[in-house]
Amino acid sequence: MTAPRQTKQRATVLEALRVTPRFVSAQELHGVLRAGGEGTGLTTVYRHLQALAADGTVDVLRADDGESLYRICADSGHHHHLVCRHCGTSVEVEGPAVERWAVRMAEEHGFADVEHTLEIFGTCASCSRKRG
Amino acid sequence: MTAPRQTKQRATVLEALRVTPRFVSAQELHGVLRAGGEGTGLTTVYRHLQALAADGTVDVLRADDGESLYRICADSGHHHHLVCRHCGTSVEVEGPAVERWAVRMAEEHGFADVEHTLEIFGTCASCSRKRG
DNA sequence: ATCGGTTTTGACAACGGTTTTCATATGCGG
DNA sequence: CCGCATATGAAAACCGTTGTCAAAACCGAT
Ligand SMILES: [Zn+2]
Ligand SMILES: [Zn+2]
Ligand SMILES: [Zn+2]
Ligand SMILES: [Zn+2]
Repeated sequence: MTAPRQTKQRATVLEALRVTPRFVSAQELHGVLRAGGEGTGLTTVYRHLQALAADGTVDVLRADDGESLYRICADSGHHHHLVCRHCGTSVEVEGPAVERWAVRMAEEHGFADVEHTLEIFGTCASCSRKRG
Repeated sequence: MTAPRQTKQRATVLEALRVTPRFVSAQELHGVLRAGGEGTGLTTVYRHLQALAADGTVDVLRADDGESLYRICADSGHHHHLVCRHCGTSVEVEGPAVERWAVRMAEEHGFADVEHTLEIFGTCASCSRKRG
């Protein structure tokens, strides 16, 4: 459990995520880095995203097509997302009542080690305008 | 929009789903059919599951590893699931308050065409016992 | 029952996102 | 500055899923 090395690639991936206020795929991020002149390999991008997700630095969600999307959120605590299915723009939302409901459902049916996934997908105002 | 033909394979897949009270993957279902002496092809299993999911006959959810899992539910209306991550056993649950919350969040942020995904994962009583 | 068209089937190949491999490069403690 | 454990990345493997296409099966019409 030694601290990760401070490499150019790690800094580059983190910076790209911090500058991107929406959910992006590993491949998209890789493309952006390539375009920016950084020769970061796709494998390395995947590895960093995976590590960042594991330690909770980034949130992950699965798009309809199965692709994993990543984002650094302002709120480091437990929360959910309202995500635009067209551009990936997302809003962090909390629902204390939902959290309690999930726990109660689990208890009522004897389930342990409970977790839940909850995402709201829609078309954001900006994309609604562009699409009429 | 003609009715699908009544083939042996279609009946077999439907029957297998009806007899299985838990979420199963296409490959698992295919294995069961093979073991049962039915020579149903994997491609065909995928096609039927896809069609059944499209018309709402079966519910679909994505496991952590990205695999799609299918199940025929008793409740044909909108509902969510409490799923055992070990054996796939699931309970159908409803949360009217959650539905309203999701709609309200979307409205507050100007999102249209809203949908949501919500699943609760845990270890069911039976699996808890087996695992101490 | 038979025929003919349309649909369905299934072995196989292709696809696409992700992970593994492994030889090389590099951060970093001593 | 050395030594070495870790990080990198091109290429290959992986794996669930979808596309291909010739052969088989369904079904309405004859
Ligand atoms: Zn948008
Ligand atoms: Zn929650
Ligand atoms: Zn269980
Ligand atoms: Zn709902």
